[in-house]
Amino acid sequence: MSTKGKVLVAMSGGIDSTVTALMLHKEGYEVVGITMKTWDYATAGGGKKETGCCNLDSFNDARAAAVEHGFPHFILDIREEFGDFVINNFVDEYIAGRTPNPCVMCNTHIKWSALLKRADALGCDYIATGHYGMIEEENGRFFIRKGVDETKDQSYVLWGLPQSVLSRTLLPLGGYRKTEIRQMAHDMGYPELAKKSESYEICFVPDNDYRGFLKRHVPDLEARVDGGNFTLADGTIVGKHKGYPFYTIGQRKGLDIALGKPMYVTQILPETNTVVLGEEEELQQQQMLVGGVNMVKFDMVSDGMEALVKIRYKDRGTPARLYNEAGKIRVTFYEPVKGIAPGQSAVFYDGDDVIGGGFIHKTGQLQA
RNA sequence: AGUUCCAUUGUGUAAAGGUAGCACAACUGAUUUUGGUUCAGUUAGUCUAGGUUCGAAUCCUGGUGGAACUA
Repeated sequence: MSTKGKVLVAMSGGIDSTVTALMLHKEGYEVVGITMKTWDYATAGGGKKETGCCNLDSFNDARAAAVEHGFPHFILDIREEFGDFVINNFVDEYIAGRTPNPCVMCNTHIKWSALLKRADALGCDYIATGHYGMIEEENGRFFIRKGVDETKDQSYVLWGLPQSVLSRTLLPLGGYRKTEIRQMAHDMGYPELAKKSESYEICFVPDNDYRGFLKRHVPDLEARVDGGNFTLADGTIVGKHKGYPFYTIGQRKGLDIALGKPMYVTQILPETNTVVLGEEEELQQQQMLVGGVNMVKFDMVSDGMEALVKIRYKDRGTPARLYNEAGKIRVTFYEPVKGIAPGQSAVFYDGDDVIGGGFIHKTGQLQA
C-alpha cells in the first residue's frame, strides 16, 4: 500500500501541517502523524494561538484529521529536552546581552532530531513538516531552496539542519503559495482551518512578552539589572533603563526616552549594564562575524564567495562576500545593513538556495 | 534678602491679540513561526488667581516655581 514510503509528519493542528499530512496521504505515502508537546500551556497561560510550529492548542484538530483519514497519530512529549535546551539557551543568550532565535535552536537541535528518532522507531523512511521551503539534491548534497511563495518562505529558520536530516526530510508545501494551501484546506473539508490567522510569538511565551518571561524565569534578574544607564555612542548618559537583557539591537519602541529624534538600541554592554542608543545611521554595519556555521548546499565557503545574506527572518537579503576566518565566516556586505543583532541567525543564499548559515557573533569593523 | 529672564501634552519646542501645531515618547491596530523593524491611527497641554479686550499662550497685576546676574 505504501508505494512511496512511510513518512512521519509533524502536525501542529494548524493549516500548513494538516495540509502537509493530507497531501502526502493523497500522494500515496503511508502517513503517521505526530504532534510534539514542547511546552506546558496550562501553566503558561495564554492560548489563543492558532497555527504554529509548536503549539498544542489545536492538537485535537491534528488527531481528528488523522482519524478521519485513517492514519495513526502520536503525541511526543519533548518538554524536557525543549526546556533544557531551547529555553535555557534563550534565557542565557539574553543574559549574555545577545538576541536569540529560539525557533532556529529548536529546529536545529530538538525538533528534527526528535522526529528522526521517532521515525526510526516507527520504521518511517521520511519525516515531513509544513515549512515553506523545498529540499533539493545536487552533487550528493541535500539543501534547502526557498519556498515558491516568497512572502511565506521559511528557509531562513532551517539553515541548521544537517545532511543526515535533510536527506530524509520532505517539505511538500514549498512548491505552493499560501493562498493555494488555504484553498486546499478548504477543498479538503477544513474551511475553519483555512481561515486561521498566522501564528507569531515565541511558542513558550504565549503572551508575547519575552521580558516578562525572563523576569519570571530568573526571579532575581529584574532587581539585579534595573536602573542601568542609557548612553549615546560617546558615553553621554541620557537616561535610565530597566536592565540590559530587556533590550535588543535595533529596538526603537519601549525605550521610554524622548530625544526629539527616533533613537535605536545600537549596543548592549552586559558588563556595565549599559544600553547604547543612536540614530538610525548608527545602526548600520557593513561587516559581521558568523560562528557555529552549518554548511548546506556546499561543503565549505571558498574565500570571496558571493552570497545573498539574510540577517533576520523577514529580510530580503543583502549581497555580500564571505571569507573564512578562524573557524568562523566573515561577511562583508556590499552596502550597510541596519540592525544586525548578535545571536540572530545569518543565512547565506546562492539565488534561492541555502548555502549555509550560522549565528551572528559580532558586528562592526573587524580586524582582518 | 535686590535686579533680570523664563513657565505651552510625558519630554523638547512652535504659535509677535484671531482654529494651540511639530518632533520624540506613550497607547491601539496592521505586518511577522524569534527579538526587532516598518506602516496606520489615537490620546494628551497654555503654572495659578485676577484684570484689559468682541477675542489672551501672547498685554497688565499679584502669587507659585525655576534660571541668570548683584555684595
